Amino acid sequence: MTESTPGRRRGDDLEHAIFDAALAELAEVGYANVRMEAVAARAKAGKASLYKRWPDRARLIQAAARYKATEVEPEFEPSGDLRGDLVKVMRHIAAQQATPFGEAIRGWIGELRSTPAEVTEELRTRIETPRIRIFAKIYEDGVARGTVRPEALHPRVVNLAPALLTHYFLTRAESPTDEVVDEFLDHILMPLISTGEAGR
Amino acid sequence: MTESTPGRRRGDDLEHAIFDAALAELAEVGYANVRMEAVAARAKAGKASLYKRWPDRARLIQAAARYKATEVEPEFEPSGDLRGDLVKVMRHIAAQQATPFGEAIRGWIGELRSTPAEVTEELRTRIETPRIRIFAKIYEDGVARGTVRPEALHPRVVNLAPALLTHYFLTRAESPTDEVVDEFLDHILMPLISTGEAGR
DNA sequence: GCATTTAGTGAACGCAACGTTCACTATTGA
DNA sequence: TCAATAGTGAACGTTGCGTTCACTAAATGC
Repeated sequence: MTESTPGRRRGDDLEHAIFDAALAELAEVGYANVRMEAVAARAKAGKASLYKRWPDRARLIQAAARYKATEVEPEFEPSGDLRGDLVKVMRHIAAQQATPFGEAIRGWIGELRSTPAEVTEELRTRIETPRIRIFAKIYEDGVARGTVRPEALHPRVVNLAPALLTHYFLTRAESPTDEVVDEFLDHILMPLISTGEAGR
Repeated sequence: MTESTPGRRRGDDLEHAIFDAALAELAEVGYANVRMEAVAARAKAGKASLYKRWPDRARLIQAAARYKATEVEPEFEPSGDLRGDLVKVMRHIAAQQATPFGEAIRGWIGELRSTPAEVTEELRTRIETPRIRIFAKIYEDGVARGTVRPEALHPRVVNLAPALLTHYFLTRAESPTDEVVDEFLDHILMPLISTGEAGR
């Protein structure tokens, strides 16, 4: 037994507790209103422990989001049902936005201008790149099956679906509903990428 | 003569000076770092004068952006050259993003969660709606000429161009270059909306 | 053209959150 | 068992917010 009643946690144990607290705050009050004191209190930790690990609020939240990100993001294998696959992945992304994770991204946007470029880059490669990879996979599979036009493999096109979802989420306070995802698919994505062949 | 050496400005005269100062700060330090003291100092005004007019920073910046917005946004008349018109309007929007105005939008995003819904709505109708109207006009004109597919008139499609530009601007720290605009057009917009007829 | 009202100034204030420091304490492992 | 390591919690100085107030310049009215 080394857990259960943590008289005083240290190391990763404590760190994870802080992350969880940060994410909970993020969900409750939104990025702009996350206070370090509140995170510390919620995690039952000293403020000094936070500042020992991360230089400021932005970095703490970034780290928390990253922590959450690594434990999510499963591999995805295209099924051959083009539209079905897209629905699945897009809904997954939409759902992810309606979490602390989404709030973290919103905050990141607001501070982009005053944030070190490395943070920006890191977040981009953590969040954007994996998503793009999934869509690339789906489209490549579709091209091989003849359901997707080869032009869909252009980076701007591959990035289109995540861009639509992200834009929607950022400019409203909520992530796209299933209906909105359907509209994106039926009026934009499918007409653009599909060859017209049924697939499956 | 009622201007020139403003011993002490009041009314609109002062208000405009404050707006200009706010926009200048916005451009220089970015939304997150605009300080009321700095705006006041820059406008050579008392801080009390700011708070007499607007309850907080968010509202001041919102007002300043609105002030700037009303003096821009010309009417646009489609020329019949579909791609040419789109290039023109999209570059105009991109250019607008690379100003204090764009920074204001970035800030607005960051605070969406903790901002009164009315502010959100107001900004949306001020910024999003006029843009959508321009694209709707262009597409309607194109449909009439047979260069644009009627499906392009669906709201999600009409909103696509501004969404691409905004998404790009928000997730990088800079607005799309002419090359990026070209890519949006050639790989996404034109293939999606065009009938294939030359136009003109 | 003088007196009154209105509007802006600038300094001071209390407050909240930041980020830091320090004396103290619990945990670890040698 | 004891030294080294890591976390606690309270206190502190700082910054920016939003407010207040005594003072002053401009506008208005008589």
